[in-house]
Amino acid sequence: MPATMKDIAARSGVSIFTVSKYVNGGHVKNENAEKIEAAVAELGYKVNTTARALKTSRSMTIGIIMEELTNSFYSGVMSVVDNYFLESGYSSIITETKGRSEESLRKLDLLLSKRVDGIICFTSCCDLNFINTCIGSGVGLVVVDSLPQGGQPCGSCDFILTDNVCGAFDATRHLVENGHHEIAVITGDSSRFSAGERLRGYQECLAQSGIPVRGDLIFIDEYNIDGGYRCAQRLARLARRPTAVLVCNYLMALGALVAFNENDLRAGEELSLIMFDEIQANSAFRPRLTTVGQSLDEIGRLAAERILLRARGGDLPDGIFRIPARLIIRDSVVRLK
Amino acid sequence: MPATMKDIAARSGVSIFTVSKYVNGGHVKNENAEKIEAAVAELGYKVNTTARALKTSRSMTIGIIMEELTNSFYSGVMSVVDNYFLESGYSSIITETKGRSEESLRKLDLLLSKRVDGIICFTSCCDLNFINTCIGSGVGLVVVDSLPQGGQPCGSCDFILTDNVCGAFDATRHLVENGHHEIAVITGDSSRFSAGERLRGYQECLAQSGIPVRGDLIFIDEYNIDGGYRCAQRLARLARRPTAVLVCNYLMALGALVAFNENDLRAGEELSLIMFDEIQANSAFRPRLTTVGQSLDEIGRLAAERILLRARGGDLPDGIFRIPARLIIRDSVVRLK
DNA sequence: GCGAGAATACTAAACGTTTAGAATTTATCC
DNA sequence: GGATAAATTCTAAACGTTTAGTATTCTCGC
Repeated sequence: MPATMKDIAARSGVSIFTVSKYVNGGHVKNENAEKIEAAVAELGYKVNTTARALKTSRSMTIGIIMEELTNSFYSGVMSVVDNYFLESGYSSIITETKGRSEESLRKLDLLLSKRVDGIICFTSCCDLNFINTCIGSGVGLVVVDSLPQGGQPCGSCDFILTDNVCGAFDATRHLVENGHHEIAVITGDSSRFSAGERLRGYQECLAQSGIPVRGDLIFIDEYNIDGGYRCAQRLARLARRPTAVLVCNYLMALGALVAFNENDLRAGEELSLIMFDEIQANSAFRPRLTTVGQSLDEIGRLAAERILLRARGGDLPDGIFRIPARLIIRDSVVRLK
Repeated sequence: MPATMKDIAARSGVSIFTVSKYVNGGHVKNENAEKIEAAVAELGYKVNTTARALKTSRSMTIGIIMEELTNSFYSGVMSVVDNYFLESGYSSIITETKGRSEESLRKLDLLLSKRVDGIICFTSCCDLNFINTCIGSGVGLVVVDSLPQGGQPCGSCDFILTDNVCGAFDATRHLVENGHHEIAVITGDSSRFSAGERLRGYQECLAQSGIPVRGDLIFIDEYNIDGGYRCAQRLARLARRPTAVLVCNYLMALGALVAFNENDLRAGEELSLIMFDEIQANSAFRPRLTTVGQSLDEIGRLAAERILLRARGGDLPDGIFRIPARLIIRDSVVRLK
């Protein structure tokens, strides 16, 4: 139904070739350019990118696999990515896995069938099987927020991560500098890449500060609201309560806050608190929450750049990029003594 | 590079036709089915949906235009939609407008070029120009969370909205029933469809309760965090302060909470508060925030259903769907006297 | 073993582009 | 004006499917 190049060619009295050249920004005789332009306007012609994709075998589309569409860190990064894509004429097919790994393979299959030119995967738990399937199919891959368990990747893909160890280290140091010695940590289990790294940063800082690591202050559960809630419940009921807590994920933090409220434990006052991730609500809490912010802009820019490089055929070596985290000091850490 | 039907045909000794039939679920001789199946597995064949789309002129793709990718209401609905799509073999191209209307036309153009089979638009401000361009191009449209200003739509599209008037009415009534008579409202300007409706529900409830509407208690600003912040600042400095406030958008609510905190006005205690939208943080605040929740599931299901009906060629009449809102009572409304 | 009808498979032409390779027009210079 | 080079355009064959229209094979009853 919509007009094709053939229609434009017929209407303007030139060949399809000339139309194609003009539409793609090539130089044609002024006279012809005008006639084509007129025909395009008249018939409301829009290039059929499907046909173009078939012929050029480039879909100009990047597949996005996201653990949770509603995760505000991921959607924040994606917002930046989308912007870069538009400028470059790319667009993105987004699909969600809800964290189920069979789902991620199914979605991957779908995307490969759609002949995407590359894939960006947003997940905190990276499945080696997934990565290999991806690489095996020859499509470029950028993984945000994860590294595969056990061993470096071995194909053409990039990993973009916040420097979680430093981020957690700095946060913990901030607590120590404010006189805290009994510091708890709430984080996800080791399948979550960032969870493990953040735990490590916490431990390293304590070690370096000469503070013994108390096992009963390390709370590990699912990397979501419920997990945070459960950890905080356990923490609140501890006989020898810590004076501060580092929560390694914003969802866990939300859950933890619920539990602290239920236990009448005033987070940010009685119990100093630092959480990971800058979310819109952070300043709305009372006291305002000190957080470890990840740089959405930098991560997004880099993810977009790398996947576009790969999509355009660059045969790049693996890359692991660490983006610094930034401690945003607000009011939820009290100075002890 | 990847295997094509031709390769499969050659390898299994049948014609492309037979391969196509088999791949599409048609019945072929057992013997052939086996040979094809083997070849498919061996060569890792995946149907090229680009070629299929070209031939069938159905891309099996729905374009999504979203005001903000990070808006948790929209992404929550989208998550539901994505699920329906997968089951039906569809997928979605998501792009963001950041609320700029020239941007929405640009994105629309991109999507039409990609030959999407339909468009879902998530926005609280619906541009009639946009709708008409959409309809003019013959592609189905579903608009979530908005109705065009001035006049019903006049083409093949659906509008799915929360019943904002009732939602705001119920919330206001809940305040009145708890003894509040001085009730403020914070909302967006009239370009935001839901903002106006929610204001109306508030006003209707007051009128019906015999409470005079005080103009100085109606705060209108941008439908975002900053707007909410500014409104709340003005509210907090009022000589004759209200005892309760209805905030008509979750972003405005977050901004308002910041301002209330800065003014040492304890929201949910000194100032009862009801906000629109169920966000993950709602229960994490202290006190837990009473909210007007929109039904992501129902909205998402309906949006997906309608756009798929349209995509599959159904020539449906316009539809306006109102999904009931639900008041979720928590602790941020105190009983007066 | 044959013919009819059903079941299955084949051939070839599209879908709307891009792009080699060949052909034409235009510009340049003596 | 004619020869040459440069600029522009044309023709036609792909890209990987789907699908009419047609041909082949199979199944039966007799």
